[in-house]
Amino acid sequence: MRYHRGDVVARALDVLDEYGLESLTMRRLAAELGVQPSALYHHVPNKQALLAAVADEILARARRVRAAESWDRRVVESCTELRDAMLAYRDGAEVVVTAYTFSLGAAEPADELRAALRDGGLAEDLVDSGTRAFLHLVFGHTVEEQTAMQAASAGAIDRTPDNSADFERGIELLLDGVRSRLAPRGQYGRCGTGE
Amino acid sequence: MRYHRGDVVARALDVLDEYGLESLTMRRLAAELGVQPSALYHHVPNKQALLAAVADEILARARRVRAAESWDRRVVESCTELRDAMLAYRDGAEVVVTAYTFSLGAAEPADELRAALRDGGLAEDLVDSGTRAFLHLVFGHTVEEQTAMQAASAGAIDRTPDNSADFERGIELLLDGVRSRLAPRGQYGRCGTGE
DNA sequence: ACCTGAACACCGTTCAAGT
DNA sequence: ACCTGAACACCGTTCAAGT
Repeated sequence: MRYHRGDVVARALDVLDEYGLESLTMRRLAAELGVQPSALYHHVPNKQALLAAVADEILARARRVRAAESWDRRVVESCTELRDAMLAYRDGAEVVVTAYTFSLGAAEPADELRAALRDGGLAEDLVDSGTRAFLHLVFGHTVEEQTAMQAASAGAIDRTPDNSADFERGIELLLDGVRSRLAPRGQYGRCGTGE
Repeated sequence: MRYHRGDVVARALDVLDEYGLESLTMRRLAAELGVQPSALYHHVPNKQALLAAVADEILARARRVRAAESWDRRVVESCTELRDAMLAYRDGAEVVVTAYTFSLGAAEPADELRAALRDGGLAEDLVDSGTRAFLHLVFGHTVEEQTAMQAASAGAIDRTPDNSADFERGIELLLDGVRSRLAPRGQYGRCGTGE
């Protein structure tokens, strides 16, 4: 049976979701495909590249077109979609964040956030910093949340805090920071009202 | 030559700083101490615990007493101290963040942030979310910055962006979000002025 | 209490050779 | 183009035994 790169990546995502990141080894994946470990290197240069491809796949499967809405709703929706994408697979957050850290992915979510902040009228020298700040919030929160969830389901902890409320509060807090930079002089009433 | 736990942790930090996280293996550390790998398990239950102890050591060495100042300056200083602590050792950010993710450390920086936000008068149901948001911003930014720095010094990239300015902008943006929640009704002028 | 010696059950990656 | 077989250079961890 002969495979192509896409088969290998898809199977890697299956193994990740079912057995977790620590079980996603080149040898294990090869066995799952009924192939020698060395065969994988025909489809992928190394494990890091494989994991980057898996991260891309996780994000691609959650991709939706954004309806034309207000800039701040688009920010919130981009963040929520990113979080949902990572939570959809076991250890998905860890995999996506690691790939992002080594500049190997998550470019699209960043572009979407950047565009929304620009449309909102944020000063150009703050757009990049703001984009990164939202990404770090989403990444940090989601990794923490997923780790806690998995620790709970493994029986290490028995209480899961209300994570999605915490996530939304963090995003809204930062969003208010952005709004405070937009308020034109003399029109102060909007700061903190969120709309 | 007989060692104690503190010697092992200190030597682990040396190895981390000099050769990086991927070289900090139990076997390598044992060789560095002139001892068999199995001897390490007399001082530390496993590698994860060792890394958590190293993370604690990284944070402890940067610990300063905070002068009594305004709440928002204390927030900024806590974030800056945390960042500086992680940047002081090779792969320090990665190690500290990983330990934090598994609830194995970084409790003190969190406590300091929480106290500052409370003193600032942030609503009690926002204090925890706000604390986490600042931590995620600091962690995310610093890991990204340190990875980029090390990639640059390894010759992979030749241009390092102005990271500390980006860090400060992110923190200030979130801080403005917090401030916008504090402004009492009818006193709007402060939103976005930052002081 | 602290350490050795030896083993167990794994890793990622390379490379000549096959079809 | 895709894969096998075999090897290289490693891992973390356990455990009986030594002092």
